[in-house]
Amino acid sequence: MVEDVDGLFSLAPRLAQLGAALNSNWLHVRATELAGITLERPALQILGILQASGKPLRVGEIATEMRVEGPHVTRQVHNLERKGLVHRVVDPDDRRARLVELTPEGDEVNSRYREVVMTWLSHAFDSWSKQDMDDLVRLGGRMVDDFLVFLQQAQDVEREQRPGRRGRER
Amino acid sequence: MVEDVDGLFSLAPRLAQLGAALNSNWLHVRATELAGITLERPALQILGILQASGKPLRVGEIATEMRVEGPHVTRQVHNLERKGLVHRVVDPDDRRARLVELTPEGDEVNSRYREVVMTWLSHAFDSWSKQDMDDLVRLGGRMVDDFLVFLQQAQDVEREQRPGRRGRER
DNA sequence: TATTGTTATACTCTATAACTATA
DNA sequence: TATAGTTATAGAGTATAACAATA
Repeated sequence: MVEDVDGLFSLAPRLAQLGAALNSNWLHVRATELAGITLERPALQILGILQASGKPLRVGEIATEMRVEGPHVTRQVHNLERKGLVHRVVDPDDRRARLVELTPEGDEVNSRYREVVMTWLSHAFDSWSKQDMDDLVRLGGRMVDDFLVFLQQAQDVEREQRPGRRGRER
Repeated sequence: MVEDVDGLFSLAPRLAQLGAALNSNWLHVRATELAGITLERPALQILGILQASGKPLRVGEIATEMRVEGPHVTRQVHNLERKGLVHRVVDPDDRRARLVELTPEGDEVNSRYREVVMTWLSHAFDSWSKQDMDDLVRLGGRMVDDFLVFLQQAQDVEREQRPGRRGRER
């Protein structure tokens, strides 16, 4: 166990608060407005995941990344497809699977959104020195990694202990 | 603007990922299960806010803290009241307002939940040195503060620019 | 006349169950 | 017989509008 439990106890609720703020309605409404986009939050998240990965992804891969169940992704992808922001192709390696691919329009839309958010962030952290920002990026990145690894292991353990869910991601 | 824009660009999506994980269904289901609680996520969030504040709060104050609209809080508080975890009293200073107060049971329930989450966190950050954890707490805390201040200002600016919402928090 | 909170309603987000098509 | 995805349905999460009570 980590030594500095008190520090952790003080940081945790504030990170939760940050997480809530990052997922808040206001932020999404304002950012889409500024970027001239009409799109639900999870749809935009899917575009972001596809852009970050740099290659087409399976529906299941997107669901795992988002930590949601498959059907939710299916529905969002349908909306995105109707708007011409992604298209789906059958995976040549496994014809049960579908690969979801960004269209040029989808790529462009996500870049506009990203631009708005990044501009906000660079203003919010206006006063930070390069040193502090470097340290934050390093430690914050490690924190995210360690937490996500822990979570993954906890989920794997649960899956082993509870049969009857036959491998579906939870 | 901050100098180290690249660092920020790399950290931001990972923080969003962390935020999504912290708000994920799996985490909530598992934590409530372990704590022996049956309660929706926003309800638990309200208990946490009340416990952290250490005093009864108005419905409006809770809504602002959660960054949601008032009616949502009203509904959650009703559920909590039915379960005996909070009770509402008329604010003696302003009889329009209601103060929401933790009951001993509510306090106890939130402590159990908190215990589960904190145990997880201390395992997830097992390998961290005291120095690194101190730095993370310091820089991470400052990051949260700066971001929330920025957000608040942005919201205030918007409220000034858009009449017709007559002061209701947005 | 403005503000606090509530009620009613509707939209968004996400899960579970049942299914299909491959494997 | 198991896995990838889809369709259908339901529940959780949250917002907007209209209202009541108090200031």
